Amino acid sequence: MNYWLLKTEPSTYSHADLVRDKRTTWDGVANPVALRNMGGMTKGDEVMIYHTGDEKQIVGLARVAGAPYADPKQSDPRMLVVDLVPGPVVAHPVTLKALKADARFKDFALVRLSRLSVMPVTPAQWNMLLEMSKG
DNA sequence: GCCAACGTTGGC
DNA sequence: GCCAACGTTGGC
Repeated sequence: MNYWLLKTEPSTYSHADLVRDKRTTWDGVANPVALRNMGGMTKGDEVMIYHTGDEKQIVGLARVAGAPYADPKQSDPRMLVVDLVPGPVVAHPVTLKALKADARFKDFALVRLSRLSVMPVTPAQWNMLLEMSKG
């Protein structure tokens, strides 16, 4: 069981879209570090979905539905995608502002590497984020 | 709208 | 293979 955070621009694809769709293929990841992270995903891993842009907050959960695989729409085999199924919307979104203000997250990739779209979350971070998301 | 912090591209 | 120039992301 691993934990991850995925970023998305909600006007492109939001957590609400995932809830509506019941399942989606998470594609469009091109950054080598993000792809490397995605390659470490396994079925059943838990995911938090973060909205960029105007929101800048963790809004909901999801789960990895299967092992990552090469994007059939791309000729480059390094371009991976992964299927996700939705989890619940969080009661209280966890904002980037809150994480930046919290010394426990000073080394968290979301804070340190603003352009990284797929990143691991440690169990300790995950538990802290879950607590914060309960308000 | 700006720009910091990246990543990518292409000429050499 | 380097690296200058350019492009992109995403927070501010």
